[in-house]
Amino acid sequence: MARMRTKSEEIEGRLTAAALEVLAHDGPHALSIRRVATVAGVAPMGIYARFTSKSGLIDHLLSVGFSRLRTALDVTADSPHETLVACGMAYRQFALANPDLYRLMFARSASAIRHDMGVDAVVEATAAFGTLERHVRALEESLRAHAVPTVDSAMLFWSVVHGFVHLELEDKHFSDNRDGNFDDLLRVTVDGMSRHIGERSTH
Amino acid sequence: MARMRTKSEEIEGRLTAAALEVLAHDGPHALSIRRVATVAGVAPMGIYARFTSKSGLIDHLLSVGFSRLRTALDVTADSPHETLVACGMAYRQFALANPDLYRLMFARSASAIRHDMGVDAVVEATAAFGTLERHVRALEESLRAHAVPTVDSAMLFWSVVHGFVHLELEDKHFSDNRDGNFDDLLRVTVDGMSRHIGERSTH
DNA sequence: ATAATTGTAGCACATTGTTCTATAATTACG
DNA sequence: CGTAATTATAGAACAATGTGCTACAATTAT
Repeated sequence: MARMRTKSEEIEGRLTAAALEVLAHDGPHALSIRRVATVAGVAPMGIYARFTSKSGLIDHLLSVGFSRLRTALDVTADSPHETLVACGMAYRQFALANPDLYRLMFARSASAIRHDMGVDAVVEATAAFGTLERHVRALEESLRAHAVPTVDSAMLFWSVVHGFVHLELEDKHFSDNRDGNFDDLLRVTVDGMSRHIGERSTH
Repeated sequence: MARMRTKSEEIEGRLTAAALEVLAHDGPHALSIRRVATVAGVAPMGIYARFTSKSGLIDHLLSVGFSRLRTALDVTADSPHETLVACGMAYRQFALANPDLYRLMFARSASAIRHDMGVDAVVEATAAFGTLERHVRALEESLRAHAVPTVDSAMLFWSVVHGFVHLELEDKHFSDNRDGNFDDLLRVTVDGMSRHIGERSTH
């Protein structure tokens, strides 16, 4: 029986797809070198050849995750205000649709592996954040007000949305009616941001 | 050389203290059965006798963590508004002072161990949340308005504060001036909450 | 003081990330 | 196209991990 060998150019794609599948289907604890390699139909060593280590593979998953998040956040609505709200909705949908991936993207360690983000992942995460900044800038311009640095307002928005979604994913949401709560959260936040952006400097 | 044996009543306390110390000092990857046992001066099997498994030990750490968080959040200031702001500040201080413990409290898995929260941890987490609710209720009463369920407003506040702090801990805070940003976040949030609480029902 | 409980030491097993080897299949080049 | 360089594969191996078992001894309870 002849030994099969995966075509070189296929390896990275198959490993990435397999890792995402294992993560989504069986959770982070199932994301082992041998398991991913088996699902990908590739030898375990292939992971080391392509990604150096398990951390390297995970880092690549983070890149893919943030890239997809950026795409998901690239929405448009009738007004800058509504666009920000729609962006928040899209953010939550992404997280709920990819819970384990989202957790991985925002946790320093799943499994015993420490995975500080590598360069690629940081670039993708920054790009995703850039989409938020773009939406916030549109709001600023519609208000003709810039009392607050764009990056600060964007961080505020990100904090709010991430906080809600993360607590929801971690089963730390103590109220039912999560959809309604998220609506309220977005409304209060975007309203508050608008007001804050329009304020005269307070110091 | 006579074999030493830890007094029974000391075991749980020593293991807990050792685990917290290892976690704070060397991070979650160092939190192994053998390591904790060694630092505690206890046999590895002692962990299984007291906590059933590693998950049991971690669950106990979560209980302790949420208990401490509740204590930290039990602050008072001149007004309900200021008390909520002070509570947010105290929340962030707790997280920054205990980063790895905080991460553990809000992540389903560190190390390969899945640790859904056990009963004790849920009770403590609920109690900590109850402190938030108490502060929110005081705000409602000072406003003589109850347009929004208390639990929903408390969840909003928790989402906001947790989101900021968590992104900060995970190195996902893209702005410098974090202290200032957190101030603004709290101000915008508590103002927005107050307005929201005072609103006439919109449906 | 005697008996029951329970912590201890040590071995053992499966699973994990990682590395090394020889081998064979693919890829690149002349 | 045929030869040479690359590189994927299988399998063994190692250390560290969580977990379980056993014989034994120290503490606790009666």
